[in-house]
Amino acid sequence: MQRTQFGAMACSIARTLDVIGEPWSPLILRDVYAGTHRFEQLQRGLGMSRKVLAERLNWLVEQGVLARREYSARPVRHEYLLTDKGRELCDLLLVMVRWGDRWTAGEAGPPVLYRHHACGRISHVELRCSECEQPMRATDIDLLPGPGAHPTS
Amino acid sequence: MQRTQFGAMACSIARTLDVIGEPWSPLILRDVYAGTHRFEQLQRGLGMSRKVLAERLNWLVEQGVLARREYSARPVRHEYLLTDKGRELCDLLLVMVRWGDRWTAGEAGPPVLYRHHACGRISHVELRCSECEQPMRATDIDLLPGPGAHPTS
DNA sequence: CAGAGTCAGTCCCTTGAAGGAACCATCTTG
DNA sequence: CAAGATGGTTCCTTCAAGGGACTGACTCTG
Repeated sequence: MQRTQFGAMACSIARTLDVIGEPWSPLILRDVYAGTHRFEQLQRGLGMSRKVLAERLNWLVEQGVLARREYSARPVRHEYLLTDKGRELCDLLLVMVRWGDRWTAGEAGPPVLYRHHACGRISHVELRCSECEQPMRATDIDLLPGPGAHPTS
Repeated sequence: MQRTQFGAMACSIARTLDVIGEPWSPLILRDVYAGTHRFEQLQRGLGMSRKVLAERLNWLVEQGVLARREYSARPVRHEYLLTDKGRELCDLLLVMVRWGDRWTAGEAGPPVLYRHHACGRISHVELRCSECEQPMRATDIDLLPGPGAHPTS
């Protein structure tokens, strides 16, 4: 497909996509987050090509989102665990879930519910401003050029 | 490529990916959000194939994320605007930006800064629980089966 | 009023990624 | 020793992305 590499763009969205933008990657992350750590389980659960799964896992390990840990020498067997970088990516999944629940779940309702440890209630994520703690939506902000705006030209 | 369709899966992540998971879609959304509404501008700004751009725009309109509005009859000219559904998707972009800024921006710092209307300060999004308003991370929750869990089997 | 320019696509060809099945290597269990 | 589990790798086919050329309708400029 000779796909355009987004990593070089001066945009954090593009660079994030470079890491988990490829097909299957977010779903792999979801399953690892939910407790599926092994190649075989992931492949069966997702029903995806083993080849592509191997490629994605290598890429995610290379990017520091997952860590490959040996859980058995002889036969050498690895499992895949989330790093801190990967755990923070899962927050992104929560927001995707929220949008999907609101706009695509339909009659049946959300397929999964989320119980917050802190309060024990079924809830969902909300976006707030890190400074004033008021709700922060895409429509509530202005965009300004930042320090890393344009290294070249 | 005969890509697997995620839309049918009983998972809000997969269904969200079905809408904006394809290459370029989030970047198109970003540019429309930032004020680029026309085909030509989008194509030049993104440097992507006109063919793929046309495909993506049609899909996003079909999905109700963008609306095609005629801004000139004769010559018939359309522009692309965010719907409510699309605006809420932009919240997802904010979270992607946050992660990209933290983990991929490097020395140069974030390419774009965000000023919150409510408080006027440069800030970023934080995830909070909709019920108790305390921080809510992927690691702070339990997953439970929801009503739309498994329509078949 | 001819020619250049703008805008929004469409068409066609090439290339390379996803799908899928088969294969392989290593160890364990019966 | 055969069968099974595990974790890949290799190969082939198919189809989507890239990219450039082309179209068609209108406008602007000299």
